[in-house]
Amino acid sequence: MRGFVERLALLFTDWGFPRMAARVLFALMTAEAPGLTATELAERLDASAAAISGAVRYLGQLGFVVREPVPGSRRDLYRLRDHTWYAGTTTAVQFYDLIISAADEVLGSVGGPQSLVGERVSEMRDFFAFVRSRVPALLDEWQATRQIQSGR
Amino acid sequence: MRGFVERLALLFTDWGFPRMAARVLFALMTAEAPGLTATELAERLDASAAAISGAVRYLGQLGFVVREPVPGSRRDLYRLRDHTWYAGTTTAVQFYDLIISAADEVLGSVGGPQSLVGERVSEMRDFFAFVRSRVPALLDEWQATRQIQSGR
DNA sequence: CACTTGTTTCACTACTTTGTGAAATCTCTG
DNA sequence: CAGAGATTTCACAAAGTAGTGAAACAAGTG
Repeated sequence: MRGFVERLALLFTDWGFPRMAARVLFALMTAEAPGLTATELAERLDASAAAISGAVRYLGQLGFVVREPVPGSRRDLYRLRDHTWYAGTTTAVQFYDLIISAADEVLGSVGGPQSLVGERVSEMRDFFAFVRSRVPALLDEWQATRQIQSGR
Repeated sequence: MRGFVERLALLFTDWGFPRMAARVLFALMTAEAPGLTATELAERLDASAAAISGAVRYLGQLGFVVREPVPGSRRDLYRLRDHTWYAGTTTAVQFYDLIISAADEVLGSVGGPQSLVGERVSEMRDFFAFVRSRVPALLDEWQATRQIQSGR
């Protein structure tokens, strides 16, 4: 099981995910409990408290993880957000927006798809804009599938 | 324009793309000519020939770039492949497959979505499988759009 | 078949990233 | 409001990556 964590973490790392953040993500995923404390994460991943701290902050910013202060206790519980992957996709989409706007700027100074450069850049721009535009519908469809499966 | 190259390259770098490869990609994209030689790339990007060599090899493996030996000349021309982004997506999909199969293995030993762990892992698995399954249709749709626009 | 030009390989350097340990900070408990 | 457990911050060490220069290698040209 620990192997699963490392394996998936490695995959995500190749994708630009910080290594420890990826490990924490999958450690939470494979936890029998609903959430884990920073200390528990440190033990399981055999990492320092500091490394965990940085990782959960990162994951929090991306919306993968929520922190839940446990009332009457000093330790906070970190939990995967519901619909983790759904939320993650939403974040990823911002990347597309950045590409699109960068391309738009260039097209402004190059003058549209007349030149070779304009043609290439606008194809890229259009491609990302196209994919990006389809994402919301895709996520909706996914949501719908889920609800049917869970019988609600 | 050089700024555009650096800016987009940086974006892609955040996404796990090797930096020089990203630079080369966008240098080719913003070239007035159909392709560039290794030497030209080195000049424009102000990098060593060695760095260019590694980058174009990488891009070649990913299918972003083709190398065209120029007949009667010692220098090879590197060109962006047509439908660059379309092809790139195809490559990216393999990443999904790896996740899916890793998840499947775990589910085998955890026994489906009965436990908390099983539930989380199978949600992830299903999500990636869902998105992955929609990609081909999405790309088809994109192709269709293109053909209409270019009037063929 | 030597010469010249263009590309690749390889050992090494510089840099960035990752993670640690120790100290500081925070917050609940008594 | 002092004490204890938990988390965060910070300076630094270790590791991994990217890029360079020089040498090897290929391929045209005279």
